[in-house]
Amino acid sequence: MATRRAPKLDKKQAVDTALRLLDEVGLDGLTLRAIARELDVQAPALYWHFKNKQELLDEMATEMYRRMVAGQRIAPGATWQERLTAASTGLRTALLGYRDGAKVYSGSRFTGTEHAVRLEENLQAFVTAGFTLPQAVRALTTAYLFTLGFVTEEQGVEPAPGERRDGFDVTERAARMADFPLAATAGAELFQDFGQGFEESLRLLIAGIEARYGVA
Amino acid sequence: MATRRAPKLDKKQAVDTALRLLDEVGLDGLTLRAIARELDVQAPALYWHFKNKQELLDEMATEMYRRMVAGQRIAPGATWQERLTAASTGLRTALLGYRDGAKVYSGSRFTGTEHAVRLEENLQAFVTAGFTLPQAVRALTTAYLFTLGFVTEEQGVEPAPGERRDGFDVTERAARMADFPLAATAGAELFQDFGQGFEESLRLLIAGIEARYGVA
DNA sequence: AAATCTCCTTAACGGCGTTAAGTGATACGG
DNA sequence: CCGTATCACTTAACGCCGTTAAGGAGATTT
Repeated sequence: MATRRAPKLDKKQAVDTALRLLDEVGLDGLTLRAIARELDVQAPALYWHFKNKQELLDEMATEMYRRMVAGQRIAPGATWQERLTAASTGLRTALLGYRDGAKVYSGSRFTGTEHAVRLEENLQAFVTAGFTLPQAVRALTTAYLFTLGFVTEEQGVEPAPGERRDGFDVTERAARMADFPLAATAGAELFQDFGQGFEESLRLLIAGIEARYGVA
Repeated sequence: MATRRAPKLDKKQAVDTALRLLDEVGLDGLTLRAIARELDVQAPALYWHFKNKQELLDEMATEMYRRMVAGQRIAPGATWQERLTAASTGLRTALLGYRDGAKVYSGSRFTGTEHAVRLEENLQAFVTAGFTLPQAVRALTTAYLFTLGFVTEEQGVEPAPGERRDGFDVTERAARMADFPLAATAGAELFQDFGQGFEESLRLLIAGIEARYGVA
């Protein structure tokens, strides 16, 4: 009674391969045929494991989240400020870890309920810190959605770390904007040092939560 | 000397038609052939006016912005808080005005420099109110990117006002989340009353700007 | 009248997501 | 030990996509 020969393909491996390929070819190049080729399989084989391409993308987003959570260690005694900052910068780093990461991620939905573990933890920590549940939800959601918007824009300008999309050379942009001096200067502020800008925005948000919800 | 026969197609009309069609068929259904059909023209004709589909989408995003600005009247004596709120809720309303509005908008880039007029105005107002330029940029950008993230998520759950994507029935979601009581309750908070949630987030942000930059 | 320019048409290319049908290996019921 | 069912794939094909090539009709210029 030999066990059934292992299938060529399993879900986990397909998702891992797709994520690796994403970095090489970007979202536009991430076709089912290309993924299949990488897995040494014909494209329709993927339909045995995923009901369609979106379901594969959903699994990819879920796996991105899983890896992010696995890579985050939050100190047990962390303040809510530290927790919110860690969650947000962690999400940004995770999304920046893949070409078009933000687009893939925010165009998809988690499968299962695994993701709720960390969410529950975060909400719990906030409630313990003195927030009402609606306040906790609002605070965390605001940071979360800001981060998604931020990285989407960031990757629109800088698809992969280092390379820059056309029309976003900072000095050339400043020239085009000559009639709008403040906006021209703003360009440099906006399109350089994304990391610093991101952290400053988080500080703004945290200051607002402290002020408005009275939890310091 | 009769004037040259008017061309069947002009850029402005093509963009308007594409935006109207977007509402009917969504971004996935917005193909060049469908747009061309609506314009009573063959698909390749569009390549006379646009270098490729992305350029048409860029023009669509620019037109969305143009209409948004045209529809906004800011009181001359408005405070920076009112201005930031008006800009953000105005952007949200504008994006919600089109099916997949946020995706189209944030996947595209403005053509020309027309958009800088309003940006310059806003920066000017903030500087006059006592902000440094980097502070003004940070404040406005944070609100802007949060809004993009928010509406992207909102339209992911509710593609068109009223209709809801699968898996986002609020009570059904709560059932799936039974093991995570806070997260389950959070769902109701998150996926209902988007408008109220949005405004509360803005208030958080404004409170943070006041607190951190000391401009009340 | 010839040449040119403008703006569109027809035809076609390669590639896409997806479906239908078939096929060989493995497990299981008699 | 054999037939049948099930699993996990392959091959073939469909309709559609963005885009390019080539051409042509009409207005304008020479």
